[in-house]
Amino acid sequence: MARKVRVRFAPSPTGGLHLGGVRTVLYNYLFARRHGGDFILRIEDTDQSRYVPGAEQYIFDSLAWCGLEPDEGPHKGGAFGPYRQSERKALGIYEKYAKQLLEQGHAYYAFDTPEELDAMREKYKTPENPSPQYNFAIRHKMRNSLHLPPDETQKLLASGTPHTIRIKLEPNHDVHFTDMIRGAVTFSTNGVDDKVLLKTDGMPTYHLAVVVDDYLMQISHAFRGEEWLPSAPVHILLWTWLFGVDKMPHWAHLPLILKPDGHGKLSKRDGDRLGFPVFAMNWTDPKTGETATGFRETGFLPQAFVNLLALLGWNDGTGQELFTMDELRESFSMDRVHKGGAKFDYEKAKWFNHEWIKWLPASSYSDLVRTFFHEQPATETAAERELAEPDKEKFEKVLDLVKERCHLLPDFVQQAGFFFHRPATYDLDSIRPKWNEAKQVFFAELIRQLELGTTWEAGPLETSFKEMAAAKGIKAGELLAPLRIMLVGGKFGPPVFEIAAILGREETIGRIRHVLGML
RNA sequence: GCCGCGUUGGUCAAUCGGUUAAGACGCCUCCCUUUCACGGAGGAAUGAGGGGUUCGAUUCCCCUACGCGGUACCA
Repeated sequence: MARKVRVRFAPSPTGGLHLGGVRTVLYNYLFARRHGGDFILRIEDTDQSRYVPGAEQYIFDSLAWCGLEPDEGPHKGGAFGPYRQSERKALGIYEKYAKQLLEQGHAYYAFDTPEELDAMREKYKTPENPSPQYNFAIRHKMRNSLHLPPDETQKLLASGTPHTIRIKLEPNHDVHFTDMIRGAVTFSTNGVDDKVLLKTDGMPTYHLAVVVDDYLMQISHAFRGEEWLPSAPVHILLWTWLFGVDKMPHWAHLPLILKPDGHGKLSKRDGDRLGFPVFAMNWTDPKTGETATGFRETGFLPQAFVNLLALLGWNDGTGQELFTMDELRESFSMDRVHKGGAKFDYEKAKWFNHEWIKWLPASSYSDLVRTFFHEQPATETAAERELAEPDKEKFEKVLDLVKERCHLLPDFVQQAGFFFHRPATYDLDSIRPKWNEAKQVFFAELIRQLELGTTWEAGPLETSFKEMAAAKGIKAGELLAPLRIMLVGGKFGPPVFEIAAILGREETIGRIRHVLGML
């Protein structure tokens, strides 16, 4: 019987969560949901020096925003806690397994100081081998329990000499494993060094912690970025020695998300440089005070963000690009994830957002849009206030009317702002060249007619406007442009009579009169 | 340097030996629209190079080139 699917996302709380991280979460989450499994969040805070306060909370918030909340985790609890590795370390969990490895002869004590390690790398560095490794070839030249006399080792340990525990890799041994995305993969132990398993401070390194915790938390599938592929043999070996490969999770190494230009992994810096967000939400580094903008604050809908991330390295083979979370849960499969990395394309990302804005009813994101409407001109009269603070229904009606013009949520400010306050500027230069006495008279009469009219709807408004133009012998087209600029301020926006209909009689007349006075 | 993983238009990509090599983004043209968009119809643009295997290779194998990742008491 197949065991229950359990997957985990295991970030270290060192900063904001970027695109690649969220996508890893997403693939984990989708896989879990697809197979009726559990999605676990585990915090890998084993590096004290890189710990950033607030980063953990930021991760929770980001996942919540994306709708990718874990079933188990530090805040959620669960039967396999604690879910922070620092807390697990305090329980002696990792030390126990490090000792087991020591007894099995698969690990050893190493007393080398950081300075000694540097010296070693310097000493053995050659043009052919620019980065010498602490491995079978040189470990017998270092200070470790492998070649120190047993009593010397005991003495060092007894005196509390700082030490690490390293894995002992035998040379010329091929490690094979299957990757769900790449198929059969082979590494020779010759290429990897004797990784530190337990650090001087007693904390495990990633290598030990990931294996121990995946075992203890009964993880069935381990998905992580491609950058982990080279150290996979260490993890496989640890699994075989500690728990047996039959209990080992299935592996999948996800392709990287690359810079849009040039090459290499996408980083926060690329976003700054090229002008697009890289993090899920705004992230302010507590040390430098520097803020990196997030997709949320840039005006992305979480649905669009998830959608575009899902398609960055995966597709269902049908050509479909727009997916709801439910559809993704239904069709996602790891074997359709690509092997090669994908360059991030911000234009395409905005297209996804545009599609989602058009697709969803404004009511589902009007509250979000409101948050972008903060900086409005001061309102004075009661009428202005009423205009500036539309009720929910009117607000959403306006958003639905203009949404096809908006790629990002803040675009609504530009596209719909004139519904809620008079334009700050008018594109009079587009009117003046063709402005004349006849038009002046037309609009003056238009005002009178609008004041008398009984109905106030787009259709009748347009009909009477055109009839009036015909009666005056003026082409409607010559009058439409000025009218639009009077109401909107510029040459953009929905059909002008629909705007007038929403603006209302009083405001429409007011704006015409206002601009008329300027001409 | 070494080890590993990759390589279809500018970008995301379909294809699981036989296709006029899909589709999407972006770009260009036209239509619709007396604005801006949406929408619609077109267009330019792709198998890194070289060897094999095969009746037939984008597809399978090898080599080369290129890219990326790793080579930490970081994850």
